[in-house]
Formats: sequence, structure tokens, C-alpha cells
Amino acid sequence: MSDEKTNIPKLFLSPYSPEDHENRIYELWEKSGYFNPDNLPGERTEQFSIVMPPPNANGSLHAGHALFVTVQDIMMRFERMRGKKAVWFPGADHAGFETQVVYEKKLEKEGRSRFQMSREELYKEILDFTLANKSFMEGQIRSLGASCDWSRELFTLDDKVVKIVYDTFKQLETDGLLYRGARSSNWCPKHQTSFSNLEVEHEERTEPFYYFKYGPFVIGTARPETKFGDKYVVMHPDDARYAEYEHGQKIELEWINGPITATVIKDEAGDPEMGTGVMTITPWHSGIDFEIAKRHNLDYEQIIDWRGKLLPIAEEFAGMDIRDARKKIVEKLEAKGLLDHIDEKYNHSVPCCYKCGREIEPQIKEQWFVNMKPLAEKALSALDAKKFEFVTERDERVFRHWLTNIDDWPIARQIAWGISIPAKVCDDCGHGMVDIENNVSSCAKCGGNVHQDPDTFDTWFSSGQWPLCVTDFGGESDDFKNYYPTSVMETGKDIIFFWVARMIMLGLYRTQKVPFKKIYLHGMVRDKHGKKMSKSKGNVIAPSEIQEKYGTDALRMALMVNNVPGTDMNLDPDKVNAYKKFANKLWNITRFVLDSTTDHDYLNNPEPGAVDTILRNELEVTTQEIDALMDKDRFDLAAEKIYHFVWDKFASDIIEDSKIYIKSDGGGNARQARQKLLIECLTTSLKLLHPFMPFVTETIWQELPETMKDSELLMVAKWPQDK
RNA sequence: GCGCGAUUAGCUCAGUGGUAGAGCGCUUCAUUGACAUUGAAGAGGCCGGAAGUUCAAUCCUUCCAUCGCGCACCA
Repeated sequence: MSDEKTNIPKLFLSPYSPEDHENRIYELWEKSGYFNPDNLPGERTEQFSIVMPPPNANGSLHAGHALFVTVQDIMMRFERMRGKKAVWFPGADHAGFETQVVYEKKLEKEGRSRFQMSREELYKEILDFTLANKSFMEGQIRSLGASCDWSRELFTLDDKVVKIVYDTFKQLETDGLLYRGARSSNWCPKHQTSFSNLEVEHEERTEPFYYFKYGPFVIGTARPETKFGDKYVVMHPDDARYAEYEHGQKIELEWINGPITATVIKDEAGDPEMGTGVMTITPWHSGIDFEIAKRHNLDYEQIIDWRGKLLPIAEEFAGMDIRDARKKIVEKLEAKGLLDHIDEKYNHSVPCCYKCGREIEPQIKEQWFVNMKPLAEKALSALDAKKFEFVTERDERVFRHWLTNIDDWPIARQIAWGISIPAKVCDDCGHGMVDIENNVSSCAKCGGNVHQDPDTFDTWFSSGQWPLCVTDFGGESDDFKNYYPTSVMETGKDIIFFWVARMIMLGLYRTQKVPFKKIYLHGMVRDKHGKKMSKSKGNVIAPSEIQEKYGTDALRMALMVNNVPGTDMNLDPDKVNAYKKFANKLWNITRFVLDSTTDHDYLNNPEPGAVDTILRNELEVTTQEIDALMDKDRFDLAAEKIYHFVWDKFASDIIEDSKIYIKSDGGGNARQARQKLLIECLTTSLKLLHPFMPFVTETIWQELPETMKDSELLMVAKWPQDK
């Protein structure tokens, strides 16, 4: 036998070392052209398409990226081997606000600030930064083994994207679904931009709740610093305690900075159960107050400026940061004898910026809004009609709930980095006009001068049209016709509203078709104790480091096994190590099989013995079970099953049982039959494993003799079930 | 406030209407044997609590407890 070892490729004589093979194998795949469905071999009638969630081009890949690349690549490789015309559209996201924040932090470190730069300078610098990150990230996606079609790659600022986004913007206006209006918006005093409700996080807090004497009433508030302009006192029309007061009644009273005239407003929004049942309102700085003011056509005035400082209406407090002002205002009211009492244990939730945690200051702002109700209703009908489905069914209810209670969408952000809004705004009356051609020179309403809208689109507004963009909707290629709607949308469940819901609504709106048939949502990747990864905790696991240490295949397996669709998963380096060992196991199995078949006797078409037949049946049963699990998107269970088959059945039983046959010098049918079985087990295992562990399986495949293979590349070999 | 999920081995988690599974960890033994990135054997669980349905419940139903998450304009 030692002589025959010379026939085994030398690389099998030492343990599998991923770093020696991964790059060259990826190049081999890429050079083959098979990432592009147009080049795939054989007759392929059925299409399979996935749109890759374009990673934010502002840093390196994190574990979540590694997970989605793995899941989607498994789907792609499985379907490609199954004979489908499979395409995976890669991309990169400029990620508007997110990237601008990353860049601002970089500026801060350099002692600079975006508020000292011109808009153009800032944009240019962020563009350079983003493009550099983009190519770096693409390298990382490659290193994870992603079999996506790079020839179809798209960036969210490409002309093609901007055109589609502008067309949608225009069409929304034409259809009356777009409007510009003064509404209460979620304003972050630090980031100087407004947000949609989704970008606001609510933080539970226990804070003092103050009761003040307001003329004959006692009013309650958690935010005394907003109260300077309060001149309306609101109560429920049916509240018997205040029946003596009439709607519209004027009352003279002493307030923070002197006597004022207050007006009684009876409105259903006054909750008799809450506090004293009486409140004063600050329409400029509260959404609910703004609604009341609108209903009764009341005045409203700004109290707090855009940076969170009190305006001159606050008189002696003017210019003070509201975070410092509250206590002082309460002191003054107390000194004036207007403080009734304080409830120190008031529990409420405070809206905060999802990025910096600073309290959101509601501000009235002229904004572009999309009227979402009509779009949401269509999405819900499509779901009712089963035009698309969720793999993780429990997310369907969450999805329905959000769409049923959807708010209008403010799509403008006050930042430089993004697709600029093609619109003019009147200097005089604030009227906004969509102006794609850039030829509006005066206000259509009042004839006044106009200026370019300085805002950019919410990045999700363009991302929401991503499936249209990558499939070249309205373009010259056949991709839209061939691949839209796409087969699966696979992404994180944390962006079900931000992205998935918007893609469905905007895709339906533009094309009358939901952009994907099936939605597979994965959970978050956490550290080994189930804790959220964060820089401050120092528990961040960088995929690239794991890849270096254990190999990409091991990382992919660790991310898949036990990862139930839709639930969070923990990533433990020890678990990755287990699959590194597994890759090596496969390596040594191959060494044994090649060592046992160097004489090529198996080519004589031997008659299988009774045991051979039993073992082959087990292989076939396993193959069918795995195929069924893959078909049901249970890649976690499929991965576990093939792992156990290879280790516990193939290596532990079949190989052990085969040694006696292989060693028998007599040769003969029994030995040849067993050789054939070993080869079958090996090639089938490689195929079944390939979607999960593409590198090691392809590396091995490349070393197998031609007589064992049905294809040059394992990547396009026939899936075993397809025999 | 509304909704969702979880509770199974020391740790992190799968799974099933009929003597409980994985990875890691632990114990003991083995080593010129495809593989020490190994092999064999083993310890370790009244499958959160209570009630119900059933011949049978870790699994289905209800309630409770604890933890986690999502949504939400309550002054």
C-alpha cells in the first residue's frame, strides 16, 4: 500500500489548510463564468433569483453579513446544482444617514466637523470613503464564497438607480400619493435631521411628573421646559369636573414669565384618567398636541430651536439647553407658588434617536411625505391572495400589524450624503414641486422664487426599489422579464419594516407584482452567551478573523447548524472549530478512498454484495432526507444531517467495514464493489455538502480522478437527487 | 399599553404525541491502523411550575412564573 500512496495527490498527506485553497478555488469559480446564469451548462428552463441585501459600504463585514451570505449562497448553490438558471444579484449600499454618521465620527477623531464643511466637500469626501469601503467589502464577500454574479453588480448611487427612484417620486406625485406639508417630525438635535417613526427608539424611564397651578386648573407635565408658550388648556368634553368651563372660554392667569390669557379647548384627546384630566398643549413640540391644534385651528409657536436650546420666548431662559433648563424652570414656578406637587415615580417612554440615544425633539417641519395607506392596502391584499409567503410564519402577523397601522412616510433627510431630492421649494409659500428635468423656475402656486430642495432621500426609499433596480426595470436587458419577481428575499428580520415591507409596497406600486415570492428572515448573530455583539462590550466576532483561524467552510457550517430560521443564533468559536475538524475529516476520508481505489478496479462494473446494497440504501435515504429538508428551507437540519452521515456513518461505519475488503489481496468482485460504493459515498457526500462547505468540497473534487466525476466543477455538478 | 418568542445536559442551543439530541466542556481508556484537527467507552436532564385533553404529554390546550424581543404620538 505504501507504494500506491504515490498516486494520491500530495496535498492529502498533510491536514486540510483552508488558506492554501480558498482564494484559488474562488478564482476558479469566477473564471468559469458560472456565477452568471447565461453561461451555465446544460438545458436550464427554471429560473431562480435572489437579490442580495446590499451591505452598507461604510465598514467591514460583520457576523450578520457572514450569515446572510452563507444562507443565500447555500440556496444559490443548491438550486444551481439542481439545474436551475440561478442568479444572485450583488450590490452595495451608500446607506445615507448610516454612512454619514460613520464618517462624522471619523471627522470628529480628526478634529473636524461636518458643520464646518460645505455640502459639496462633505459629499465628495464621503463618496471617496464609501467607494474605498465598497471594494474592500466586495473582497470580503468573495472570501465568504459568495457565488453571486459580479457582472450584474449595482451600487445604490448608480444612474440606473437614481432614474428609477426619480420616476417613482414623480409617479407618486402624479398619483396624489406624495405631498409636502408641515407636520410634527422626529428631530434629532445632535444629528440635525428628522426621522421616520422606525428610526425612533423608545426608552423606558422613571422621571418626575410635575403638577402646576394653571389658573383655576392643575395641569400635569413631564416636560416643563416646553411650557412657555402654552396658552390652550385642554380637557375632555364629557369630563364632569370641568363642566362649568366652556369651549373657547378665555381665562386670565399667571404663568412662568408673567400673566397670560389661556383659552379652554374641549377635545376628545383629553384623557380624564390621566393626571387631573387637564393639560396644556405645545403643538410645535408634540405630535399629539399638534393634532389637537390642527383640529381647532390653534396657533403654534416654536419654543426650542433645532439644536435643543430655548428660544427668546423663554426670556430669561433663552439660549439655555433644555437638558439644563428643566430644573431651573421648576424652581422658578415653585418660587412663584405655582408648583402644586411632584410625582417622582412617573414611568413613561421617551423617544430617542436610534443612533445616538439623544432625546428626539418633535419639531414642526415642512417635509415630503408618502401617503402609505393605499400602498399598504395593496400589499395586504397581495398577502391575502398568497402572492408571497413567509418561511417564518410568525413574522407574517407582525408584518400585517405594522401595515395595518402604517403612518405616512417622511422620505426626506436633512443630510448631504444620499440621492438628492429632485424638487424645488418656493421661497415665499414653501410649496414644493417635483422637478426631475430641473426646469421649474417659479412657484406654481404663488409665482414666487424657488430654490433647490437641499434634502436627500431616506436611504430606504431607494433601497425599497432595489429589486427593480438590479433587475433593470425599464432597462434594455431581459433581466426584469426573466428574474422578476425574484424567488426568495432573504434578509434579517430586524429590517422587515425598513426594507422588506417597503420593497413589497413600492414593487407592487411600480410593477403590480410583489418583488419576491418567498421571504426567509434570519435572526441576529449573537456572541456565545447570547449577548448582542457590540464594540463597547468587546464581544464582536469579526468574520474575517474566524475565517483566518478556522477556514470559511467551518464558519459557514457553524452559522448554519442549529440556526433555526427566524430565531437569533449564537456564534461560539469552539463550535466553528468543530467544523474545522470536520473539514479535515472529509479530507482524510478522501485520502482513504483515493488510497483504496488507486488500481481503478471499480471500473469493471462489479456486482454489489448484500452489505453494499444495504449501505447504498442508507446513502440514498439520507440523500432524500437532506433534499427534502433543503426544499423546506431547513438548512440547519440538512447541515446537521449531512454532518452526521459523513462522520458517523461514512467514516465510522462504512470505511471501517470496508477495510477488510480493500485489504484483501485477492481483489475480485467484493473488493471492486466496495471501491465503487466508497466512491459513490464520497462524491455524493461532496455534492450534498457543497452548498454548505463549498471550498473544501471543491478543493477535493478538483483532485479526484475524472472517472469519478460527472462535471469538471463541483459547483455545477448534478445534485444527487437528480439522478 | 398591544403583540411575539423563550424556559430541554455544566455552557450555548436543536428536536419529537410513545425508553431524550448536537457542539463545546468533563471522566476513563486507546495510539506505527485514512485522520491526534483521532478512536472507543462513560458521567451528566422528573425537557420552568400547576391544571386539562389522551391509553400515553417534554411536545397539544389553559393558567402562572421568569427572561428576552418587537410595535406604540399618552400630556
